[in-house]
Amino acid sequence: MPERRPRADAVRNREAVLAAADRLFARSDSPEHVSMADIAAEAGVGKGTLFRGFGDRTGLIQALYEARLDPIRRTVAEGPHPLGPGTPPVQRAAAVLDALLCFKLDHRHLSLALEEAATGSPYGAEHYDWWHGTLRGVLAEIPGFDGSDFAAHALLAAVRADLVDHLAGRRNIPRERLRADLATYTTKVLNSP
Amino acid sequence: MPERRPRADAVRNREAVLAAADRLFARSDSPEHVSMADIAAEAGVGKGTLFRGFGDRTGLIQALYEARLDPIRRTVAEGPHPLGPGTPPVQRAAAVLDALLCFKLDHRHLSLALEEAATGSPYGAEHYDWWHGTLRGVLAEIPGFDGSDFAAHALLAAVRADLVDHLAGRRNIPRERLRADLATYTTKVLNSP
DNA sequence: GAACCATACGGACCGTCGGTCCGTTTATGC
DNA sequence: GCATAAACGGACCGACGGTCCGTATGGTTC
Repeated sequence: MPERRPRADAVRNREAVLAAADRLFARSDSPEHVSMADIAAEAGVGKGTLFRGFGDRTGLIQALYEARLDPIRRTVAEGPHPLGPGTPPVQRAAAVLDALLCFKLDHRHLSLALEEAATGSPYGAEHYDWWHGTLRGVLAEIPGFDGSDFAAHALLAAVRADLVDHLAGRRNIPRERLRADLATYTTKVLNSP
Repeated sequence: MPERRPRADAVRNREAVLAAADRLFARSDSPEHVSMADIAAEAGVGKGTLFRGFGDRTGLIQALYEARLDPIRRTVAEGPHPLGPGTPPVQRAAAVLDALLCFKLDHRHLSLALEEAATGSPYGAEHYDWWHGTLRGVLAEIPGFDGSDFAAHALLAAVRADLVDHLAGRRNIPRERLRADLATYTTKVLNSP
């Protein structure tokens, strides 16, 4: 099959929609108050265009999240020290969790939107499987570390968007304090007998 | 003020509604597919009664959750070994987390419904604060343990309903395996240098 | 640049849901 | 019994996610 390229206006609109959604989520205090109609209006586009381009609300949010997170994902997969492969596993696992925490702090609204949108839970979204698989692999390289599968889930749960939002947003814990707390915690998990 | 007792039919209906909701959540695969109208119909009651009695959907689910969880909460607060006070802190923290995991396994649908209902996140529901405060207190009793506040959040995140549901439900990990995995993990956290 | 067609557009429209409102019924105290 | 406050229940409302189809437009070919 010849794999026709999409029309120029379709590409333009797709970008406009993602940008509009990003803006609206950042502006509003709770992602559920941002309706699909709002996003369409902000992007200067009909509602039909949203649903044609992204399938449904979850699809749109996932696409946006994926686009923003992709750089970090790449860095972890093939980037330089300390995120990339080639870093000793204990240090790398800590670096990955720290990077994830920072991302969720920097994109709090978006991350929140994603976890709310993914039907019921973030689990089952393919990007979660990727993070879990990667982290589990790193943990498994630590000598004498057992239970890496569950530990990977549990460590990722420690940086879930709603928890981060609760601590940073509602309780006003400063960024560096959170990073330090997370580092202390991960150290406990990673350097256990 | 004379503090009039509620009418008998109101009490009866309240029970009927809670029982109906419990049944419906247990039956359906996803809590969001259980509507307030469904619950009212199942309880043989008008929709108005639901909202008068519980305020809104979140209130109803919280009331139900609270009712089911209360026994465990009591046991932790004032019960016998190993959940109650008087147990050495490392052992007690592990026991509390195990009890919470078991509860979420036994009431998977209900727990899922709660986390979905609480606007945005389970944080901010007063019962979460109670668990966090309690666990933090136990952790703080462990000699040389620092970062108990964040650690309490992180450990509770490891037994969140949607994670438990993902592992036990979608991935079919057996109950005892999960309990063992959690125990291994908590041991790492609690017995760190 | 004209004509053709696949592709994309957009907003009226639909079903459902949480939540409200108010006329009606009923339990309770005297 | 009777009066009355309390509770009932279901018609009703506004909002939302998602669909549908007549219309517009970018791309291609001559």
